[in-house]
Amino acid sequence: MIDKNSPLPIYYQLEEEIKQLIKSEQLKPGELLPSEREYAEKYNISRMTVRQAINNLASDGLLIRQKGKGTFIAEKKFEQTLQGLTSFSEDMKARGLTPSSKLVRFDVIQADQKLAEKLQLAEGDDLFIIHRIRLANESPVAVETIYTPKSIVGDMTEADFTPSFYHYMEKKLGYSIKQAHQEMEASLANDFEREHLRINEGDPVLLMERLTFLSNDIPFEYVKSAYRADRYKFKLQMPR
Amino acid sequence: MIDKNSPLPIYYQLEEEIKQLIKSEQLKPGELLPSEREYAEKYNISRMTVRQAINNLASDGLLIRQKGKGTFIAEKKFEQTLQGLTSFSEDMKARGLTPSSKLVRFDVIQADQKLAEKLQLAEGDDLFIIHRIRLANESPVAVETIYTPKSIVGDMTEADFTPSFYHYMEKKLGYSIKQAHQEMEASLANDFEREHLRINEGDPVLLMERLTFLSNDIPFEYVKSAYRADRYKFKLQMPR
DNA sequence: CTGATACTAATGTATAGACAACTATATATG
DNA sequence: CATATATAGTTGTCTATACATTAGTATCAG
Repeated sequence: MIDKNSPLPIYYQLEEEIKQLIKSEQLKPGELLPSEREYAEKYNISRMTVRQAINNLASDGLLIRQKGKGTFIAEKKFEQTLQGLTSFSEDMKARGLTPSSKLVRFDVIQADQKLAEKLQLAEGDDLFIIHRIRLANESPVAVETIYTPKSIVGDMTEADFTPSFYHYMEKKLGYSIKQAHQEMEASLANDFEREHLRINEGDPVLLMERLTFLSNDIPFEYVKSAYRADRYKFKLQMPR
Repeated sequence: MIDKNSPLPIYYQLEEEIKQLIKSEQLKPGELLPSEREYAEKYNISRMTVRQAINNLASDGLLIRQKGKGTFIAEKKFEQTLQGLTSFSEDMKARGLTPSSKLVRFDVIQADQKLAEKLQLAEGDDLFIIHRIRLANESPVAVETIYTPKSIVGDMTEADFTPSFYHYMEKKLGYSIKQAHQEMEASLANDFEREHLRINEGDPVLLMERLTFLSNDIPFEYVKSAYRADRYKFKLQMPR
């Protein structure tokens, strides 16, 4: 398990081992992790080295330390999945609804100045534009336009990003999504939104704009969405 | 600076000192922090203790460690200050605007069923209601209603929560704010909002609802706000 | 039975030291 | 002059140890 001659730091190897045990459910949420001393003796390493591994996992939220009691595997809460960046389909599933979508447009276009700047590309670079109506339980909730560089996603067909573009990025292409900058504001629906969301003139919408980054801090997605105000409320958990 | 007889851990005291130096701009972004050995010798403490302080600040993003070179003060990005839970006044300052407010109502009321449930109180318990118009550079941006239990904040006067209720909670009462559950949606302004925000019938507003928790997971604040859609955009950074 | 006390085991804090890995600079060598 | 080479200084990793603090349990006294 732990190889003292490995170039990888011991604390890192231990982190990976514990992560693996949690992932494979040999350690389940709520259960007690072996104590620091046990790990130190088992692998014949210093307790401080064990602490370094456990502290890292605790600050990642995977473990919960309790003085005098021990270290426990964290519960993966429902809120925890809602917390943080989610795609439309993940979001809807978390709310107990069935997501689907109706594709309006799927093309390759050339980046204009604004899109090139947002996505850190040169003007004229190839972009996919994915324009779709988002439904929950067959009823329209949002219109969404995604711009994503062809240089990152390569050749892509409609089947690839249906139902979830994030799923394709992560599971099929193996990218790791790190974080997003998101903006939200209220507005009145324009003609296009009104038509596709089946709402009336003067009805409000929640506008969302998001720039999403891979783990190497390269932006791979710029999305603009408009949500029906009467059917969608954005919920999040924020730490201080 | 460092008091070895203080009940506060040494590493924590050092963290606070470095934070203070950054805040007061005696250490500016990009500058080199004194080395670990320097701190250890200066205060006659162990280098490992210094490391604990510096590591904590580095994982908070305040410092950036570079092997072989040293530890540097991080650039404070605009987004970094916006990340996480902020009060209206903090939010506006981060945008370079001057926040102020006009108090509309400040009373003690009795919790109804809904408020009691949200704030984990009994029906009829005393609550402060703080109702104010929020201005940025003298111009109205939002109307805000805060409900907070008298049992937590005790006696409170208008001066206490002006300009910032969070500042009073944290700096004066010594509470630690942990996190909030927040919801955002779009709507049309009602009569009251239109009057105070000086907007017209049919104009949209961004509605925000927030339940804020102390470090012991007790809710201390329930806020409802309505922001002028043309003057306010909610920005946040979200990790995956 | 109840309550105080002692004990055990866990994490938290802190020390002193060693060597590794990396960066930058100064110095010697061709 | 250009290129190795040494050197100093930094953070990174790791050890072994000590005592503090907290939680839970066991034990004993009343």
